[in-house]
Parts: sequence; structure tokens; C-alpha cells
Amino acid sequence: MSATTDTDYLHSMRHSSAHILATAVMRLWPEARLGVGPVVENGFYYDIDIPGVTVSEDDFEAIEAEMKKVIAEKQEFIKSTKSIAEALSWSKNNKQVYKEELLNDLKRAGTTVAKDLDPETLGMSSEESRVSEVTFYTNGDFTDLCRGPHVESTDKVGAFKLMRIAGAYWRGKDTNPQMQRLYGVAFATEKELRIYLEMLEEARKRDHRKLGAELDLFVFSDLVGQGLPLWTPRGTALKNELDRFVQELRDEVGFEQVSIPHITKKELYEASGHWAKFKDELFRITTREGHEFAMKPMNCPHHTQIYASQPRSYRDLPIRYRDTTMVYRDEQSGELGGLSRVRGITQDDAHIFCRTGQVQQEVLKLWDIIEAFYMTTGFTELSYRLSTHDPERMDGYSGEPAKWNETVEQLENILKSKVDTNYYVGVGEAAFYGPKIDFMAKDAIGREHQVATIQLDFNQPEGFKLSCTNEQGEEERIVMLHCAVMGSQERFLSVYIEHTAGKFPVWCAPEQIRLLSVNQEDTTLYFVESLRQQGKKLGLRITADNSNESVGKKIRASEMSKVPYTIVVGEKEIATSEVTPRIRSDMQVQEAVAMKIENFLKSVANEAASRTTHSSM
RNA sequence: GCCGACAUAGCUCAGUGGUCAGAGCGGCUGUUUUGUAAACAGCGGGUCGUGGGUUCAAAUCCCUCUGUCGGCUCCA
Repeated sequence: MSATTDTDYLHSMRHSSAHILATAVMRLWPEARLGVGPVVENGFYYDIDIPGVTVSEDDFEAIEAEMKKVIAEKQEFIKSTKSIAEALSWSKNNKQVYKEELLNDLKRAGTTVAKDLDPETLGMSSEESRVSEVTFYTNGDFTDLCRGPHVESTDKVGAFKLMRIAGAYWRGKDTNPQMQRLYGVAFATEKELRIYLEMLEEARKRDHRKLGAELDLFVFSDLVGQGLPLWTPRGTALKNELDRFVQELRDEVGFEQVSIPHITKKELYEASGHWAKFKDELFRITTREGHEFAMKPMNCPHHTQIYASQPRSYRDLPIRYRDTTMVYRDEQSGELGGLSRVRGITQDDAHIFCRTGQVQQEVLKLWDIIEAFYMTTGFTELSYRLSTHDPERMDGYSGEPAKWNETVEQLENILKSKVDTNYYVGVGEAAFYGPKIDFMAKDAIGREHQVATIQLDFNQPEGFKLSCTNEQGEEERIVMLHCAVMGSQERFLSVYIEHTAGKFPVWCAPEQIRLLSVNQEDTTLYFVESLRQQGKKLGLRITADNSNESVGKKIRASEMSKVPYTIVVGEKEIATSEVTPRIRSDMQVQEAVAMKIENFLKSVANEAASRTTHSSM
């Protein structure tokens, strides 16, 4: 058997590892109550609840030792079938209250009522629940409600490692009690496990929070507050350069920049529908006269008011507004982390007001912008999600189901025309006002991140009565498209920093060239300064390190700051006006090693302007 | 928000009930005038995150708050 290549078998290995974990836990804490123990990406977990006991990572050694014993015992996994009644008495006898709850749901409703937990996770298929029978697996003296499949015996599980412990709500509902979730990773071989752990180590090294501090891009302050990053000059340069690129792409297809205040009367959000759905997540402000305002959590309602400020002819459409600006959302404190999730979010937002018949052409233009941006930033692998409403739970969405189906179809046709079947449908992932196409980018170490989005909105035009006068002189309802290319700039930067490991291409690097003086003599310092001025004139971000340190040390500092070009300036350069720049190792090797300084600076400036130096990742 | 862990100098960390709390790097000053990844010396720098409690004695034990991390829940 080729255990290492068979993904189904790997799935079984991981699932069996979860059972071995549970076996070990039950041996160490016989009073433990078990929740569910499914396979997840790269491993498995098991939810446990031990009355009066909090398991900690210090217990991992003992648990892993016990797991190894179970493995050494080569216990066979034996499948059996029980009726619901038998299963219930089993759960009662073993004081497995969580299993009992699942079984009771099955008995009462004939299915697991909780939509939020996949029946497969619980170890039973819907067919099985209909026939009121469930399967069990037994290894040694441990028996568990489980659909399987498993490996033949406990010694066939491969390599695993317990990773962490975390709280998790029973059945994923925040009104339920919390259990302790023990996470493990598992692979067919020790080698694959080691490779995975090395990948984690690599991810840790390029963590944007670490690099953000090391490269002096952004900071947080306890006084300012959680989730409110402060951008340093270097970080701001990077962020602005990326935004400038997006806006140039947009302007080529007719976008116009607008700008809006950051607060608004609450009436705006009552009309847009946001108040009803998100009022608890708004930062709210009461004026001294008692009027209620809110920090804007999004920009589209403001933009609608620019559109609505005058009568529009069909001849004016599409009208395209762009606006890179911050929105504010009172996210729960526990959700915040680095730049990935913040309370002040910079969106490179854009809205198109157009007729229904113009949707396709406009979406395709947006698609091109997104593609150009992500190819240039070195995310060469994009994937696509059609985010739709959930027909079975329409209470969270505005508008008629028929209209939803129509708009979903409209977006789906565009997706098909662009990528054939290379997309997936995210049911229930739509915005409350309309379906969207979400873009996912794969980073340099294989992780996927949601980035850009194109959203089709027929609800806000309705709420704000947005229309144009058509060819027949009638008022015609229009639709809106929402599009963010970076999405949240903070989140994009978190992904981009980790993708590049801080080695930004020349065009957006916070510092493009660093000049290093070999000594402190006046002639050297004067020459360095004149080079810096020349570079500035060419629009380069160029700095000078004139400190009284060894050249070796200054080079090291420049390397660690990941500056693309480092130029040592001393007698030789002054005499010949030629430089041999030190080029950051990930970049393409330049053909000319020694170049006239003037030409070199010009060539860097051109390179920066043309955005041709992609990330090498 | 919930569960758990954590918080010592600008950074990385040592110190777990007992004299004035330590190291390396960074910073500053001096010497040196340096040639492609760390010259040498000296000097600063911390009411041990905050507020309370236990104790003869707290960085060390307990509680509160703030923040960070790992998850859960949420995500326009």
C-alpha cells in the first residue's frame, strides 16, 4: 500500500490519530467528556471537557507519551453498528453528555438540527440518521461514536505532534459552553511532518508583526488603542506607492476621485440598511445637541449621496468614483491581530453607478485591474469564489429572492466567461446587499488569503432611490458595483509583507537606495550628499548612512533593512564617478556591474516607474 | 466578547519569595577613518505592563484592569 501518497488514507490516519488522542485523554482523565474529533487541514483536533480540570500545554508531554503507548499496543480499529436507543444508553452509561446531546437531536429530529455542525463531523451521514442507526469504532477499551473510516490499527497512524490547546464553543455557538480543543498535526511520515514544521518556522520568521517592527513600517500604541496601527514614514511610503498603482490602473478606465467626511448622521445608515444589521459594531457619537452620529463603517452610502446630488442621464453612466479612505468598525477585541484585523481600516474603495446592462463590461474592467495589480505584486496564483446568499436563510439579506437569483446568475456568467469552471461557490458568503466575486491569492509559502472583491448591489440603489433618465425619458433604477482591489490595505499589507518577507520590489520599497560613506571626510560627505540630491530629483527614495561605523557594519544594517540597492561611496567612486551597487540577493542581476552614477540613478528611477521588478517569489 | 497562555531596558531574553534587578544587540560619548553582512573602550537606560491584596519580605504568590499571542464566535 502506498500510504504516503493516498490522501484518503492520510485522512484516515489523521482521524485515527484523533481517536488515539481521545483514548489517551480518557486514560489520563477517565471523567473527561468528549465533544467531536474531526480531521482538519494538516491534522486533527479533539474537543474535550474535563470537570474541574484545565488541560494545559504542559500536559502535552504526558498525553503524547500515552498516545505512543496506545500506538505501541497495536490496537485494532473495529467498526460496529448500534441503534439510536443502544447508542443513547451507551452515552448515558459512559457519562458522555455531549454525545448524548447529539444522539438526542438525532432521535428527536431525525437529523442533527444544528446546521452549524456538519453531520459528517459528528460521524454519521444523513442516510444513517434516517435509518436511526449510527456507527461506532472501538480500539482497545476506547469506543467512540464515529463514521470512520480508520486505519487498520493504532500503529498505522504515521507521524503526529500536539500543537496547541484552545477554547472552542460546543457546536460552534457562542451561547454554548466552551470546551478545550486539542490540536495536533499529522502526516504519513516523519519527514513530511518535519517539512510542515519547517514551513511553520518560515511563516514565523516572516510574520508581518515581526517584520513590521524590524523594518519600521508600523507601530501600535497602548494609548491609541487596539487595532489602530500607526504608519511610520517608511510604511506610509510603501502603502502610498501601492495605492498609487491601484489608482493609476483605475484612472485608465475612467474613475474619478472623490472624498467624504468620516462621520455621518445615523439616518444615512438607516436608509442604506446598515443600521439594522450592524448598529452594534458602529463607533457611535452623540453631539452636544443630542443628535446621533456614527464613524463611517463603509463608504458606499456617502458615495450614493454624491450620485444622488443631481439628476443623471443614462448618457452619464457609468459614473465611477474611487476613494481610498478609512472606515471604522468596533470589532470584538479578541478578533484583532496585527494588521490582519483592525478597527481603523483603510479601503481602496470604488463604486460604479451603472445600468443593469452595463454590469458585465464594468466587472470585466475591474477584473483586469485586479489581475494587473496581483500579477505585478507577484501573486501569480489567484482563485475565485462566487459568494452568494443562502436561499434557506434569507433573513440576513435585503431584497427579493428572485432578484438575488438573477444577480447571482449575472456574476456567475461573468465568472464562467473568465475562468470557466475554475471557481467555487460560497453559499451564505454574500454581502447583505448583494452577491460578490471574491479573489483569493496564494502567497509564497502556499497559504491562501482573501484579497480583492467585486460586489453587485441592487439594494442600496433601491434604498436611496438612485436612478437615471433613460432613452424613453423614464426614471430607471440603476445598480451599483463595489470594488476594492487591495481590500483592506492593512490586511493586504499583512499578506504582502509575509509574501515578500519584507523584500519589496524597487518600485514600492520604502527605501530604494542607501548610500554608505566609507569615511567622514568632507569630500566624501559632500559627494554623498550630492548623490542623494540627484536621486531625490529623480523621485527616488534614497538615504545616506554617514555614521562613523565600519563599512561592513553599515552594509549589514542595509541588508537587514532589505534595501534593494546599497552603494558604497569612497575615494574610488569620487575619482571615477562609477558605482558597483550591491544588489539585494532576491533581485534580478543587473547586467552592468559598474555604471556611471548618473546613469545608474536614472536606471533605478526608470525601473521604479515601470514596476517591472516583480517580487521574485 | 469567550477559553487558555503570556507581559522584566528601544529589541531579544536571563532572573520564580530574601542584599542596591542582569546580559547581548541598539542608543549616546570617545578613540579609530574604515572598501561590501557586526572595530575598540566608556556611559547612560528598567518604580519588573497597571491598580490592589497576601507576607517580616514580592519581578517572583492571589485578584483587577490594559495589552500581546493561540483558538472559538463574528466579519459590510
